[in-house]
Amino acid sequence: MPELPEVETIRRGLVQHVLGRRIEEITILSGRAVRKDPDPAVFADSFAGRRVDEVARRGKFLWLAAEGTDRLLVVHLGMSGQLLVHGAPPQELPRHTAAALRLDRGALLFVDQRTFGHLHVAEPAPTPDGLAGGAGTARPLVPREVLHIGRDPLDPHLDQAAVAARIVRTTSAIKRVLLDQRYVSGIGNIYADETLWAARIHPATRGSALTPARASALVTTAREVLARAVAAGGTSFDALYVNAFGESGYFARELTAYGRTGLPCPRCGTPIVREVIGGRSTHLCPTCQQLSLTD
DNA sequence: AGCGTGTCCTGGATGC
DNA sequence: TGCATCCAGGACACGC
Repeated sequence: MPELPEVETIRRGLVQHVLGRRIEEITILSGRAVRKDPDPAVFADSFAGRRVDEVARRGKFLWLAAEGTDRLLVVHLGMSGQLLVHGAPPQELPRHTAAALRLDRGALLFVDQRTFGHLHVAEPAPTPDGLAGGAGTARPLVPREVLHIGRDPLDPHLDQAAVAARIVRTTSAIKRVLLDQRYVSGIGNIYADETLWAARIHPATRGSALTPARASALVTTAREVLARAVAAGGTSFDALYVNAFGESGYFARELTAYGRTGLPCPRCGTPIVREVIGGRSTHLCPTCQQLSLTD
């Protein structure tokens, strides 16, 4: 499931093989993948014949900027989307290929088994703080549909004190807060569980039960977990997440809580338990992450 | 306004 | 064994 570390790993692959390339042709193979822009001509009119000059990301949203147009080609991978670079246009497209970009050298395929991902042609919107929009871009712009999500924990312009202040004002479970992209973006179910385990906070703890200092420390912990996962190339459980070159990431072996129901907590040995919190499968150590009466 | 739930989708896992 | 149902998850539309 692509979360920030997986999307960032893919972004870095695209910087190597798509940045500077000219988009010759865009072929849409799945109408659902472009449900926000159902007309394929919108893609062609905006990007065909143009050279990619930025590959940017905020949270789990990825976008390409191209010379000669303000419009941005947004990609969200949903839960099974892949962006795969090919040195040459492939003879046969992989199953579930939703879109194909033929480049002046090679090709970029958008493949998506569970079809939660999408491509979208977005208008740029200025960032409210006037600072760079995200990783991989120096421009103070983001796609309009990205405007409402927060900066992610790896973004140097994240206003961490403001995020902490906001966290302590909500009565929602902290697990839900971490998954809510409006606070900080980029965290999904895997890294929410990993972050809360690392911070020793029970996922059902209300935001309002934390002090601003503890909420801020939680964001710092998220940053550390995400950075380690980026360094490992992301988490691959199966073939659903691979980088732009089709390779797996190695963070699965470093997971401490997520998906480890019944296995010993790496810190204290207590078996990890699974609960449903905020409607999501949640993994935690019942010894290290206790819910106090005031939580 | 803020909070909580339901929905989209596919294929692997589980249950009878 | 085979069929049916369940479950996973990100983002957002709803409803209270």
